[in-house]
Amino acid sequence: MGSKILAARLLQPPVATPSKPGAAARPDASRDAAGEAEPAEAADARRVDFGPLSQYLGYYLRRLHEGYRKHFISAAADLAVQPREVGALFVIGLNPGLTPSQLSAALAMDGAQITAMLNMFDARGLIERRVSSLDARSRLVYLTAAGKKMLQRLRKLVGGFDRSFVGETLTDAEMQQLVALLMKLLAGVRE
Amino acid sequence: MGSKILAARLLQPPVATPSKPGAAARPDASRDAAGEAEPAEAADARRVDFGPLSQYLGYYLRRLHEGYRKHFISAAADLAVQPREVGALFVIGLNPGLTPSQLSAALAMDGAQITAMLNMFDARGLIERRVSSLDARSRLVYLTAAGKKMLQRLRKLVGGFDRSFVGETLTDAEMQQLVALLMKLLAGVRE
DNA sequence: TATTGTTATACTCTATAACTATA
DNA sequence: TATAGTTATAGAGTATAACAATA
Repeated sequence: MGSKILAARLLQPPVATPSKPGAAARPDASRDAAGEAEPAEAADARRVDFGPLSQYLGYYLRRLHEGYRKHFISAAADLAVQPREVGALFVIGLNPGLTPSQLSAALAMDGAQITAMLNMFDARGLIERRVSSLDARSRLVYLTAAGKKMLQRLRKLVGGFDRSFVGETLTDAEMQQLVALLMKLLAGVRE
Repeated sequence: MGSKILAARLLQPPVATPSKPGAAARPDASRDAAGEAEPAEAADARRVDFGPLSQYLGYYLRRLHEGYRKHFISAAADLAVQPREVGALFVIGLNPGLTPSQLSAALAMDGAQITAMLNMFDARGLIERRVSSLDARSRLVYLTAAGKKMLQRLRKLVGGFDRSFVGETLTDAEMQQLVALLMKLLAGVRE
């Protein structure tokens, strides 16, 4: 479709106060009744009303989650890793000998996802799985030397990443506040 | 895999201060060297170290986005709608006569997604597309009577939804603060 | 030639069910 | 029989390329 310029002009984040710029109050009812509205060409002059949704968490979580993922993937292009894989490598590196079950719980990914990811790490030579001596059903997961090297590179990348994502939009204090609120919410939320 | 109880015991949200409970300091190095770690059975006694990741936005955005989606889908089970579809219906209802291109920009979904969603709404009788009288390539999207009825039902559902997701975890003030920060971040973030 | 909407296709993330090998 | 890990498969969400109709 490729209407990037249009997208930039349209109300990017929904306005908190729908009808602030008094001049352009939308004549909803009349347009609704008439049945025929502005043409596409008038688009960039038009503001989109998000109504009550502008106050809701879901919209922001979706947009920001996606934006964060994309930003991360492009920032880590040379390492070819994705955000959740970085999380997994950190957890594996910091907690050697975790089982896939434990990784599943810690990372909030189900068993099948963990296996698929571990298979991929394995194929890239980043981890190894050893059979537990205490329960032959269990596997213990460790970083290989290559995995540890990768983790070191990720540490550097990840160090300034949130700042590079946030840019100048939030101050350090606001970022900390945001993380604190998200952390508190995640800790208490009913799944 | 089904280790729900285990999951609840494992460090649910990553701790901000990795080694707070001084007693159970993990002997990382020795275990790493030995190569053999605790068995799976010792899992619930074990805390997982997330390291620097506990401070990063990405983890929280992923977890909370998923949690929100699931909560919403179960809450809206009888209406059979998903969060982003609700957003779309609100935007269509509040801005009658938008084109798919405009919806694409407003909802941050590409053209193919918009078409697929509109096809689905169409099949359910919720919207109609009219050819623009000014540009025969453009379609103008409107809610049908059934679509408007659906929107009214969604209004009620959505009214208390964030509160039901957040539960008692955050106060009203904290929720407002969180939304304000997310809004500010989304407005300023580089894509 | 460029643009709107559409279709077809693919890739990622997530989830479920079935299988194996141990217990 | 129950559990840990695995495999296969399917479903959403997102993205790309190609196409038809129109400009």
